[in-house]
Amino acid sequence: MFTGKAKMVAPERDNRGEEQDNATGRGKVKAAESEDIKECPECGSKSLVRDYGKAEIFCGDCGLVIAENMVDLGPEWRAFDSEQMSKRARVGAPMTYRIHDKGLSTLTTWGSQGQGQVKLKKWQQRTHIANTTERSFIFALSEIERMSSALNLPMNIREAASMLYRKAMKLHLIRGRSIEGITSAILYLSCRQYGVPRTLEEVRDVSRVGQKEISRAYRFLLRELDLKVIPASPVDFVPRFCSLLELGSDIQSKAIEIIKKASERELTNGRGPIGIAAASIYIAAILHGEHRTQKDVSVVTGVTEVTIRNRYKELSEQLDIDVLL
DNA sequence: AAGACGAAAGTGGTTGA
DNA sequence: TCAACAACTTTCGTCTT
Repeated sequence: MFTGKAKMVAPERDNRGEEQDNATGRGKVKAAESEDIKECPECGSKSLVRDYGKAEIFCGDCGLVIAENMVDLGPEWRAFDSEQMSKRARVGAPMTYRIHDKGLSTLTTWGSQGQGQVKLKKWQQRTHIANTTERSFIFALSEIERMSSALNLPMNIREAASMLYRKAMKLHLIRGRSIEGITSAILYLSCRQYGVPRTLEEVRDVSRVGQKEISRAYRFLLRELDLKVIPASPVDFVPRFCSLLELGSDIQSKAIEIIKKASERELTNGRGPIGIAAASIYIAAILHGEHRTQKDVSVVTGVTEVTIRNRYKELSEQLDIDVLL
């Protein structure tokens, strides 16, 4: 159900394990003084969000935490960084994996011959498993990295995603499932936790599996990890959609204002947040004389023109907004 | 001709027996 | 497990600019 809660800006730290808390990008905090920051160093967006309650500033486009008033935990966090992780992994990975594959093939031919080989074979299988999981872990991290950069995600989200994957692996949630599905789901999940949600379609576009599998993996993870993700607010989508439509910050504010009014009047209940965001942006753009067609908005947001129409009809009527051209 | 409109049938996920 | 259900999509014919 979409209950359209207004405020969902910051990551839910409670839901992540302690290890992940280590990875929220504290080492990545870029600027010292917060007030003079005008744009995101990662993606150049000007839609910065200042959350004074949590004393942090982050990018409304990509979610990069630019500054926050928290204690720096020091440089050791880097040891858990994904980049480091794969570098360290080389200790066991590429070398063993080549030797190993050879070893296995020779052994299989022997294995069918006698009992004497059984123990050896078992041992070999065990290391095979160890190496396989390690290998797939490395692959998963590289996939997270690949998709993240395609989606322009900041380091803090990438790290959170890597941590989540590690956690899922410890709990043996990966075995028997496709790595691609799980990693895609984890990315989708991490973006939502950080209040900068990507749509399922956007994740699917950079993933190698279909939408159906991603959402299945997503639901599976939510259940197994007992995570509660607050339903995305339409507001979370506004900065990114607006910048994709090349609409300025005045229109962003207007769209957000419309969304706030709508949710006060409970017009958002049971409706998809993306559709609400799309319609609000559509209306806000017209009100500011910067018309975008329903098609334009539809392409960027991934909701159909029909849905945009329906939402925009409801909103403009119920909120008494005159949308005259 | 492009954009907007809305009816009607189809889809996939959720819910409750 | 299955059927009912709501939101959303697809498709398509029509109206408006």
